[in-house]
Amino acid sequence: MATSIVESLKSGGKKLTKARKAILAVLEQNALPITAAEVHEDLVKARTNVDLVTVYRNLAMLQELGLVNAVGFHEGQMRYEVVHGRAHHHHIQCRGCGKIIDLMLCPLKKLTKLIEEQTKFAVDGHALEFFGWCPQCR
Amino acid sequence: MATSIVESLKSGGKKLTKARKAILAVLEQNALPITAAEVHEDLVKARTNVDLVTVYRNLAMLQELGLVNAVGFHEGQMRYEVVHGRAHHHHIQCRGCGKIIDLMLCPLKKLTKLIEEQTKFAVDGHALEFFGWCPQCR
DNA sequence: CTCCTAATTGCAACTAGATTGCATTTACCA
DNA sequence: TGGTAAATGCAATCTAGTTGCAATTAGGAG
Repeated sequence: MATSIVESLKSGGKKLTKARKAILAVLEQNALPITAAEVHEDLVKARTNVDLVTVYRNLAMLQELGLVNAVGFHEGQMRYEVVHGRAHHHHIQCRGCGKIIDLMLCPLKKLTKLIEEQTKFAVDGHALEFFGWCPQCR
Repeated sequence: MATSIVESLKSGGKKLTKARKAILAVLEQNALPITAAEVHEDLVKARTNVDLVTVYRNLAMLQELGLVNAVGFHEGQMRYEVVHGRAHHHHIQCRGCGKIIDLMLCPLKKLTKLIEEQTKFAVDGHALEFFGWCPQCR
Protein backbone atom coordinates (compact mmCIF):
# COMPACT_ATOMS: atom_id res chain seq x y z
CA MET A 1 0.00 0.00 0.00
CA ALA A 2 1.15 3.50 -0.79
CA THR A 3 3.00 5.36 1.97
CA SER A 4 0.80 8.41 1.46
CA ILE A 5 -2.27 6.38 2.40
CA VAL A 6 -0.66 5.01 5.56
CA GLU A 7 0.42 8.53 6.48
CA SER A 8 -3.07 9.95 5.97
CA LEU A 9 -4.58 7.24 8.13
CA LYS A 10 -2.06 7.76 10.90
CA SER A 11 -2.43 11.50 10.98
CA GLY A 12 -6.17 10.98 11.15
CA GLY A 13 -5.76 8.78 14.23
CA LYS A 14 -6.88 5.72 12.28
CA LYS A 15 -5.57 2.20 12.72
CA LEU A 16 -4.28 0.08 9.89
CA THR A 17 -6.57 -2.89 10.42
CA LYS A 18 -6.83 -6.08 8.41
CA ALA A 19 -10.28 -5.06 7.14
CA ARG A 20 -9.08 -1.64 6.13
CA LYS A 21 -6.06 -2.97 4.27
CA ALA A 22 -8.24 -5.45 2.42
CA ILE A 23 -10.80 -2.79 1.43
CA LEU A 24 -8.09 -0.48 0.15
CA ALA A 25 -6.51 -3.36 -1.77
CA VAL A 26 -9.83 -4.10 -3.49
CA LEU A 27 -10.27 -0.45 -4.41
CA GLU A 28 -6.74 -0.25 -5.78
CA GLN A 29 -7.30 -3.34 -7.91
CA ASN A 30 -10.38 -1.79 -9.50
CA ALA A 31 -9.61 0.89 -12.05
CA LEU A 32 -13.21 2.07 -12.17
CA PRO A 33 -15.56 3.17 -9.39
CA ILE A 34 -17.33 0.24 -7.69
CA THR A 35 -20.20 -0.02 -5.23
CA ALA A 36 -19.96 -0.97 -1.55
CA ALA A 37 -21.61 -4.28 -2.39
CA GLU A 38 -19.02 -4.94 -5.08
CA VAL A 39 -16.20 -4.15 -2.66
CA HIS A 40 -17.75 -6.67 -0.28
CA GLU A 41 -18.12 -9.29 -3.02
CA ASP A 42 -14.45 -8.94 -3.93
CA LEU A 43 -13.52 -9.35 -0.27
CA VAL A 44 -15.54 -12.54 -0.03
CA LYS A 45 -13.95 -13.87 -3.22
CA ALA A 46 -10.52 -13.14 -1.73
CA ARG A 47 -11.54 -15.17 1.34
CA THR A 48 -11.33 -12.05 3.48
CA ASN A 49 -14.10 -11.94 6.04
CA VAL A 50 -15.20 -8.33 6.36
CA ASP A 51 -18.77 -7.38 7.14
CA LEU A 52 -20.63 -5.17 4.68
CA VAL A 53 -21.22 -2.69 7.51
CA THR A 54 -17.48 -2.38 7.94
CA VAL A 55 -17.16 -1.70 4.24
CA TYR A 56 -19.69 1.13 4.49
CA ARG A 57 -18.04 2.59 7.56
CA ASN A 58 -14.60 2.50 6.00
CA LEU A 59 -15.73 3.96 2.70
CA ALA A 60 -17.29 6.87 4.59
CA MET A 61 -14.14 7.36 6.65
CA LEU A 62 -11.80 7.13 3.65
CA GLN A 63 -13.95 9.67 1.87
CA GLU A 64 -13.66 12.08 4.81
CA LEU A 65 -9.90 11.73 4.73
CA GLY A 66 -9.99 12.41 1.00
CA LEU A 67 -8.45 9.05 0.13
CA VAL A 68 -11.52 7.82 -1.68
CA ASN A 69 -13.80 9.58 -4.10
CA ALA A 70 -17.56 8.95 -4.30
CA VAL A 71 -19.20 8.95 -7.72
CA GLY A 72 -22.95 8.84 -8.35
CA PHE A 73 -24.66 7.80 -11.57
CA HIS A 74 -28.22 8.06 -10.22
CA GLU A 75 -28.35 4.29 -9.93
CA GLY A 76 -29.69 4.33 -6.38
CA GLN A 77 -26.25 3.60 -4.98
CA MET A 78 -22.86 5.26 -4.79
CA ARG A 79 -19.60 4.10 -6.33
CA TYR A 80 -16.13 4.60 -4.95
CA GLU A 81 -12.61 4.90 -6.34
CA VAL A 82 -9.22 5.53 -4.74
CA VAL A 83 -7.83 9.00 -5.24
CA HIS A 84 -4.19 8.06 -4.61
CA GLY A 85 -1.96 9.09 -7.49
CA ARG A 86 -4.75 9.68 -9.96
CA ALA A 87 -5.50 12.98 -11.65
CA HIS A 88 -8.89 14.62 -11.15
CA HIS A 89 -11.19 13.15 -13.79
CA HIS A 90 -14.78 12.30 -14.70
CA HIS A 91 -16.68 9.33 -16.13
CA ILE A 92 -19.14 8.27 -18.75
CA GLN A 93 -21.65 5.46 -18.25
CA CYS A 94 -23.54 3.53 -20.92
CA ARG A 95 -27.32 3.70 -20.52
CA GLY A 96 -27.57 0.24 -22.05
CA CYS A 97 -25.08 -2.00 -20.25
CA GLY A 98 -23.94 0.30 -17.43
CA LYS A 99 -20.32 0.16 -18.52
CA ILE A 100 -18.23 2.99 -17.11
CA ILE A 101 -15.07 4.46 -18.55
CA ASP A 102 -12.72 7.15 -17.31
CA LEU A 103 -12.53 10.53 -18.98
CA MET A 104 -9.19 12.13 -18.27
CA LEU A 105 -10.41 15.66 -18.52
CA CYS A 106 -12.18 18.44 -16.66
CA PRO A 107 -13.39 21.66 -18.23
CA LEU A 108 -14.51 23.31 -15.04
CA LYS A 109 -11.62 25.24 -13.58
CA LYS A 110 -12.47 28.53 -15.27
CA LEU A 111 -16.18 28.01 -14.82
CA THR A 112 -15.79 27.58 -11.07
CA LYS A 113 -14.37 31.07 -10.77
CA LEU A 114 -17.25 32.51 -12.77
CA ILE A 115 -19.80 30.71 -10.59
CA GLU A 116 -18.15 32.03 -7.43
CA GLU A 117 -18.43 35.56 -8.73
CA GLN A 118 -22.05 35.13 -9.78
CA THR A 119 -23.38 33.27 -6.75
CA LYS A 120 -21.06 34.35 -3.90
CA PHE A 121 -20.78 30.67 -2.99
CA ALA A 122 -17.34 29.29 -2.13
CA VAL A 123 -17.26 26.43 -4.61
CA ASP A 124 -15.33 23.42 -3.33
CA GLY A 125 -16.39 20.59 -5.58
CA HIS A 126 -18.47 19.38 -8.45
CA ALA A 127 -20.01 16.22 -9.83
CA LEU A 128 -19.92 15.67 -13.56
CA GLU A 129 -20.96 12.47 -15.23
CA PHE A 130 -21.80 11.79 -18.84
CA PHE A 131 -24.36 9.30 -20.14
CA GLY A 132 -24.77 7.73 -23.50
CA TRP A 133 -24.59 4.50 -25.46
CA CYS A 134 -21.41 2.49 -25.88
CA PRO A 135 -20.47 1.00 -29.25
CA GLN A 136 -21.89 -2.42 -28.27
CA CYS A 137 -25.23 -1.06 -27.08
CA ARG A 138 -25.73 1.58 -29.71
CA MET B 1 -51.11 23.96 -17.91
CA ALA B 2 -48.96 24.44 -20.99
CA THR B 3 -50.34 23.03 -24.24
CA SER B 4 -47.01 21.37 -25.00
CA ILE B 5 -47.29 19.27 -21.85
CA VAL B 6 -50.84 18.17 -22.65
CA GLU B 7 -49.69 17.27 -26.18
CA SER B 8 -46.76 15.23 -24.92
CA LEU B 9 -48.99 13.30 -22.55
CA LYS B 10 -51.56 12.58 -25.22
CA SER B 11 -49.06 11.41 -27.81
CA GLY B 12 -47.60 9.14 -25.14
CA GLY B 13 -51.03 7.59 -24.60
CA LYS B 14 -51.24 9.11 -21.14
CA LYS B 15 -54.39 10.38 -19.50
CA LEU B 16 -54.71 13.81 -17.98
CA THR B 17 -55.77 12.71 -14.52
CA LYS B 18 -56.50 14.81 -11.46
CA ALA B 19 -53.39 13.48 -9.73
CA ARG B 20 -51.20 14.16 -12.73
CA LYS B 21 -52.44 17.72 -13.12
CA ALA B 22 -51.84 18.38 -9.44
CA ILE B 23 -48.32 16.96 -9.54
CA LEU B 24 -47.42 19.04 -12.58
CA ALA B 25 -48.88 22.12 -10.92
CA VAL B 26 -46.70 21.59 -7.86
CA LEU B 27 -43.61 21.17 -10.01
CA GLU B 28 -44.43 24.30 -11.98
CA GLN B 29 -44.85 26.29 -8.79
CA ASN B 30 -41.39 25.28 -7.58
CA ALA B 31 -38.56 27.04 -9.34
CA LEU B 32 -35.96 24.67 -7.94
CA PRO B 33 -35.75 20.87 -8.07
CA ILE B 34 -37.74 19.22 -5.26
CA THR B 35 -37.97 15.66 -3.93
CA ALA B 36 -40.85 13.24 -4.38
CA ALA B 37 -41.64 13.66 -0.68
CA GLU B 38 -41.76 17.44 -1.10
CA VAL B 39 -44.09 17.13 -4.07
CA HIS B 40 -46.32 14.96 -1.89
CA GLU B 41 -46.18 17.44 1.00
CA ASP B 42 -47.23 20.26 -1.31
CA LEU B 43 -50.14 18.17 -2.55
CA VAL B 44 -51.30 17.50 0.99
CA LYS B 45 -51.04 21.20 1.83
CA ALA B 46 -53.17 21.98 -1.22
CA ARG B 47 -55.77 19.52 0.08
CA THR B 48 -55.17 17.27 -2.93
CA ASN B 49 -55.23 13.63 -1.99
CA VAL B 50 -52.57 11.86 -4.03
CA ASP B 51 -50.67 8.88 -2.73
CA LEU B 52 -46.89 9.09 -2.53
CA VAL B 53 -46.71 6.00 -4.74
CA THR B 54 -48.62 7.87 -7.42
CA VAL B 55 -46.15 10.72 -7.13
CA TYR B 56 -43.25 8.32 -7.70
CA ARG B 57 -44.96 6.65 -10.64
CA ASN B 58 -45.79 9.95 -12.29
CA LEU B 59 -42.35 11.42 -11.78
CA ALA B 60 -40.85 8.34 -13.45
CA MET B 61 -43.30 8.58 -16.32
CA LEU B 62 -42.84 12.33 -16.80
CA GLN B 63 -39.11 11.77 -16.85
CA GLU B 64 -39.46 9.16 -19.60
CA LEU B 65 -41.51 11.60 -21.67
CA GLY B 66 -38.83 14.20 -21.12
CA LEU B 67 -41.20 16.59 -19.36
CA VAL B 68 -39.39 16.39 -16.06
CA ASN B 69 -35.71 16.42 -15.29
CA ALA B 70 -34.11 14.44 -12.45
CA VAL B 71 -31.29 16.03 -10.52
CA GLY B 72 -29.13 14.25 -7.96
CA PHE B 73 -27.03 15.85 -5.25
CA HIS B 74 -25.94 12.59 -3.62
CA GLU B 75 -28.40 13.23 -0.81
CA GLY B 76 -29.85 9.73 -0.91
CA GLN B 77 -32.84 10.92 -2.90
CA MET B 78 -33.55 12.45 -6.29
CA ARG B 79 -34.98 15.89 -7.04
CA TYR B 80 -37.21 16.84 -9.95
CA GLU B 81 -37.93 19.95 -11.97
CA VAL B 82 -40.16 20.64 -14.98
CA VAL B 83 -38.35 21.05 -18.26
CA HIS B 84 -41.14 23.02 -19.98
CA GLY B 85 -39.92 26.36 -21.28
CA ARG B 86 -36.70 26.41 -19.33
CA ALA B 87 -33.24 26.49 -20.86
CA HIS B 88 -30.81 23.65 -20.14
CA HIS B 89 -29.01 24.55 -16.94
CA HIS B 90 -27.22 23.23 -13.87
CA HIS B 91 -27.27 23.82 -10.11
CA ILE B 92 -25.14 24.51 -7.10
CA GLN B 93 -25.96 23.26 -3.61
CA CYS B 94 -24.63 24.57 -0.31
CA ARG B 95 -22.90 21.90 1.78
CA GLY B 96 -24.00 23.73 4.90
CA CYS B 97 -27.72 24.42 4.56
CA GLY B 98 -28.55 22.47 1.40
CA LYS B 99 -29.76 25.56 -0.42
CA ILE B 100 -29.88 25.11 -4.19
CA ILE B 101 -29.65 27.78 -6.81
CA ASP B 102 -29.87 27.67 -10.59
CA LEU B 103 -26.85 28.25 -12.76
CA MET B 104 -27.94 29.40 -16.18
CA LEU B 105 -24.96 28.01 -18.01
CA CYS B 106 -23.48 24.86 -19.49
CA PRO B 107 -19.93 24.57 -20.74
CA LEU B 108 -20.27 21.10 -22.15
CA LYS B 109 -21.38 21.34 -25.76
CA LYS B 110 -17.90 21.29 -27.24
CA LEU B 111 -16.66 18.76 -24.72
CA THR B 112 -19.42 16.32 -25.66
CA LYS B 113 -18.14 16.15 -29.22
CA LEU B 114 -14.62 15.50 -27.99
CA ILE B 115 -15.80 12.71 -25.71
CA GLU B 116 -17.73 11.07 -28.52
CA GLU B 117 -14.60 11.03 -30.65
CA GLN B 118 -12.45 9.67 -27.84
CA THR B 119 -14.80 7.03 -26.47
CA LYS B 120 -17.01 6.09 -29.45
CA PHE B 121 -20.00 6.47 -27.11
CA ALA B 122 -23.08 8.29 -28.40
CA VAL B 123 -23.36 10.88 -25.63
CA ASP B 124 -26.96 11.83 -24.90
CA GLY B 125 -26.82 13.51 -21.53
CA HIS B 126 -24.79 14.63 -18.59
CA ALA B 127 -25.17 15.46 -14.93
CA LEU B 128 -23.28 18.42 -13.56
CA GLU B 129 -23.74 19.76 -10.06
CA PHE B 130 -21.58 22.11 -8.07
CA PHE B 131 -21.08 22.08 -4.32
CA GLY B 132 -19.81 24.73 -1.99
CA TRP B 133 -20.74 27.06 0.83
CA CYS B 134 -23.29 29.82 0.48
CA PRO B 135 -22.67 33.30 1.92
CA GLN B 136 -24.71 32.52 5.08
CA CYS B 137 -22.93 29.23 5.81
CA ARG B 138 -19.45 30.25 4.88
C1' DC C 1 7.20 -8.02 25.70
C1' DT C 2 2.91 -7.02 28.09
C1' DC C 3 -0.77 -4.12 29.29
C1' DC C 4 -4.06 -0.60 28.52
C1' DT C 5 -7.28 1.93 26.01
C1' DA C 6 -9.36 3.95 22.23
C1' DA C 7 -10.51 2.48 17.77
C1' DT C 8 -12.66 -0.98 15.16
C1' DT C 9 -15.49 -4.78 14.11
C1' DG C 10 -19.62 -7.98 13.58
C1' DC C 11 -24.16 -8.83 14.37
C1' DA C 12 -28.88 -7.57 14.59
C1' DA C 13 -32.17 -4.27 14.30
C1' DC C 14 -33.63 -0.37 12.02
C1' DT C 15 -34.44 3.63 8.66
C1' DA C 16 -35.55 5.89 4.39
C1' DG C 17 -36.33 6.08 -0.39
C1' DA C 18 -38.29 3.74 -3.81
C1' DT C 19 -40.83 -0.30 -6.17
C1' DT C 20 -44.32 -4.00 -6.93
C1' DG C 21 -48.86 -6.69 -6.87
C1' DC C 22 -53.44 -6.36 -7.00
C1' DA C 23 -58.14 -4.93 -6.59
C1' DT C 24 -60.70 -0.68 -7.49
C1' DT C 25 -61.49 3.58 -9.85
C1' DT C 26 -61.19 6.90 -13.63
C1' DA C 27 -60.37 9.25 -18.18
C1' DC C 28 -61.77 9.37 -22.62
C1' DC C 29 -63.08 7.61 -27.16
C1' DA C 30 -66.46 5.08 -30.00
C1' DT D 1 -73.40 6.36 -22.22
C1' DG D 2 -70.73 2.28 -21.97
C1' DG D 3 -66.40 -0.26 -22.49
C1' DT D 4 -61.67 -0.56 -21.65
C1' DA D 5 -57.01 0.55 -21.04
C1' DA D 6 -54.72 3.51 -17.98
C1' DA D 7 -54.19 5.08 -13.48
C1' DT D 8 -54.73 4.97 -8.53
C1' DG D 9 -54.44 3.60 -3.46
C1' DC D 10 -53.11 0.51 -0.20
C1' DA D 11 -50.18 -2.89 1.75
C1' DA D 12 -46.32 -5.39 1.34
C1' DT D 13 -41.75 -5.55 -0.19
C1' DC D 14 -37.00 -4.26 -1.59
C1' DT D 15 -32.51 -2.23 -1.40
C1' DA D 16 -29.02 0.92 0.15
C1' DG D 17 -27.34 2.55 3.97
C1' DT D 18 -27.18 3.56 9.26
C1' DT D 19 -27.19 2.80 14.34
C1' DG D 20 -26.54 0.54 19.03
C1' DC D 21 -23.91 -2.38 21.48
C1' DA D 22 -20.99 -5.97 23.14
C1' DA D 23 -16.71 -8.23 21.79
C1' DT D 24 -12.23 -7.76 19.57
C1' DT D 25 -7.91 -5.62 18.09
C1' DA D 26 -4.14 -2.27 16.91
C1' DG D 27 -0.46 -0.19 18.58
C1' DG D 28 1.78 3.06 21.85
C1' DA D 29 3.39 3.44 26.94
C1' DG D 30 5.93 1.49 30.18
